[in-house]
Parts: sequence; structure tokens; C-alpha cells
Amino acid sequence: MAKTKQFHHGDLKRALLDAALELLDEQGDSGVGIRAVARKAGVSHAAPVNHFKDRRALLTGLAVTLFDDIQADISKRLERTSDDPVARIESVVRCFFEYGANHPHRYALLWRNDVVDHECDEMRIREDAVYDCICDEIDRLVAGRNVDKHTLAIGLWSMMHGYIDLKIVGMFEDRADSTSGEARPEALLKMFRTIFDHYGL
Amino acid sequence: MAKTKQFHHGDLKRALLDAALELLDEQGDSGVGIRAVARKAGVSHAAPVNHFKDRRALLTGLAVTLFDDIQADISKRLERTSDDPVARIESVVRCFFEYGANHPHRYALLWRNDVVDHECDEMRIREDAVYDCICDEIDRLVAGRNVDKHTLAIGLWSMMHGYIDLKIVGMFEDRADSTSGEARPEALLKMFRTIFDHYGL
DNA sequence: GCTATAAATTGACAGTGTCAATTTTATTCG
DNA sequence: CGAATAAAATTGACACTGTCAATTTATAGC
Repeated sequence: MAKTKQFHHGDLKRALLDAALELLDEQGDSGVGIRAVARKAGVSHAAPVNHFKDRRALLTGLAVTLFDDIQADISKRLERTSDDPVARIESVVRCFFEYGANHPHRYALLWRNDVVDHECDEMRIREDAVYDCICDEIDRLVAGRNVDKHTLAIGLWSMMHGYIDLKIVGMFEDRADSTSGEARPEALLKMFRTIFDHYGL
Repeated sequence: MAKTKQFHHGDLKRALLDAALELLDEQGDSGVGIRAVARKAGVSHAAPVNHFKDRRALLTGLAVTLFDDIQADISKRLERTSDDPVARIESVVRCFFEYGANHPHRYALLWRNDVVDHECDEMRIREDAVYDCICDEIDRLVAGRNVDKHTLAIGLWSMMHGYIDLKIVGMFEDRADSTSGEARPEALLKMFRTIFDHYGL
């Protein structure tokens, strides 16, 4: 059975991340404390220090695994998507829309600047990976035409992130007509498509 | 000299909010603790409880004052803006862009769901006010045409918020070409304007 | 001037993150 | 195989936090 129980606890790092994810889903990031995670994993309160030097390191490590999950989901969905750049871009965006709706606490953690270290290599690599998923397609789409692809990419990503984030906060609740709230993400995609159209892409 | 020193301390509530704002700018919201704020205001550690029952209430109260500042800034700038709905919308968006760039910690606090209570009346009123600044103009813009104004408003607000938020996180640093980074907000506005054009607005 | 009320202080409690010293376990080497 | 070495986990402590109860102080109204 592989490499189980090779140390005192087995691989505690994994157990800690599992416990952290549970706490995150239940209580949000404020519930993910070093001691609480240790308690849930059944170890002493200072055990995690061997694997995560900080609370910040713990949360960052958790965020890294979340990005990996998202990346896997994106890759899987892109396999079933046609070769059309616009279709592929929209597939990626839909992944994020669904992720934010299904796991609000996880999504919120990803973009917390105080408790997650976005400068470290582990994070930069993951962020680059998902960012490239969209940028590469936009590159193909623009293909030398006189359009600033960076602005296009940033605009799309901003709109996607902003919608998910504000939805979690509750900004659009009771303010915008929420009868067709379920279809709003698709409407946003459609609206952004008009930008592509405008540039003849 | 008006109503100074009417109580023990004068109006401590104001002093607490001032101290909280300083700490927020220096250290972010994690630095805005009840005890730290009390210390900075020169009162005992439990004094704030008379004015803010919670840390959450303190942070919410602070967020309320920030919204008031933004609203004042928006109103002032709208006075100097023409009657063109698009111009007025863009004025409001520019207010937020600048606010986010100049006061990242303040902007980040506004949308924190855990430490700020967005359901309470004081917050809802302020959020409604700034939201209406954009929605009213979009209403004028659409004016009965066959366009979903809610999607338009949500799309614009999402893009605006998403860009500011991701900029603070550092998402666009070193990834997108940052040579013309200062002009990026204007480029986003221009891009969104093509949506208006597309619908003949 | 005295009393009721609001404001601020003090002290305590449980909880947190982090560190140092210690004990327990696993790995490696002679 | 057994001892030495390194890693992993425990225990205990420290300073700090938010929150509450009891207390003291100052204000306002009769």
C-alpha cells in the first residue's frame, strides 16, 4: 500500500491541508487557524510548524492546492471543447463562474492578499498557468490584428473575477433584477462576445 | 468651539474611526483591532464597546465612512461632468479606479464579507447610493431599447471592481505588458464603450 | 445637590500564533 | 544488527487578541 504511515503520522501535510479545506468550507478563512487545523487532524497544536512555518504559509499552501484543482477542471473541460478560440475562452470562464458559485469561501481565499503570499514561486506558477489558458487563446484570436491583446485579456479576466467576487459579497442581490439571475453569467459572456465582434475577431 | 469635550473624551466614536483609518492604511484590516484602535485613541482597551459592540461593527462602521467619502468624491466630480450619460458613467468609474489605486487597503476592506456586515441598513444605503449613480445613467442610456440594462450595469461594475481588486493582488504585474500600465484603466473604459456602441447607445 | 444614566476603566477568560526545549520516532551508516 | 543522526511531534510558555462582567467616574435632569 504505497508509502503510508512512513512517518509518525503518515503524511501529515496532506492531512493538514484536508482539514484546512474542511474548515475553510465551513467557516471561511478565519476558521482556518493553525491550532484548529491541528486539532482537526488529531495532532498537537504545534505539529504543523514542521510543514508550514506560518499561518500564512498554511493558507498559501491551501490556495496552491485549490489552484491545482481549478487547473485540472479547466484542462478536463477544454478537452471536450472545440478548437474555436472564443469557445475555449468561454469554457475557461465558465469553470471559474461555477467554482465561485459552488465554493465561495475557496474562491475568496484565492485573492486574499494578506493571508496568501502571491509572490512565492508556488503561487506564481499556478497563477501563470491559469492565466495562460485564457491568454493563449486570445493570442490566437487576435493574431496580429491591431488590437491590444493585454487589454482584452485583462478586461475579460477583470469582468469574470469582479462578477464572482461581488456575487459572493451579495452586491447584486435585490439590487439588480434577480429573476434571471441564473442566466446572468451567460449574459455577461454574450456581452463580452460583442467586444470580440467589434474588433472583427 | 461647537460641541467639543461634551463627554468624558469628547466624541470618542469619531476618534476611534480616525485611529482605525490610520491603522487600516498602515497595516490593512488585520491591523485594525479593537485594542489597537483603543490604544491609538488613548483610551482603555474596552472603551470602544460603548460605540461598537464588535470588531465587526467597528470595521463596518469604518467601511460606512469610506463609502461616504467615495460618494462625496463622486458627487463632486459629477458636477463638473457634462450631461452625456456615457461621460458621467466613466466619471464614476474613474473615481473608483483612482480610489483603489490610492487607497488599496481601504478599497479591499469595502468588499470583505467576513469583517464587514453588508446586510445592515447603514451599508445597504451607501451601496445603493453609489450603485444608483451608475444605474441611473445606464437607465437614461438604454431608455426603452431592447437591451438588458441590468446585465450592462453588472458587467460594467464587475469589470471595474475586478480590475481594481486584481491590480491590488498583483495579478497583472509582470504578466501583462505593464509599459502602458498607467493607461490601462482608460483602455478598459474605451473597450467597454464599444459595447455601448454595439447596441447603438 | 442628589439621583439616574451613560461612558470609561479594570480585571478576567478563552482563544490565537509563535517560539524554545524536549521527547519520540524513523532513517542512515558503521 | 545496533548506534548515531536527523526528522517529527509534543509540551509548555509568552504575548496578544476579542469579549464579557463588575466597578468607578463623569454627565444630565429633576
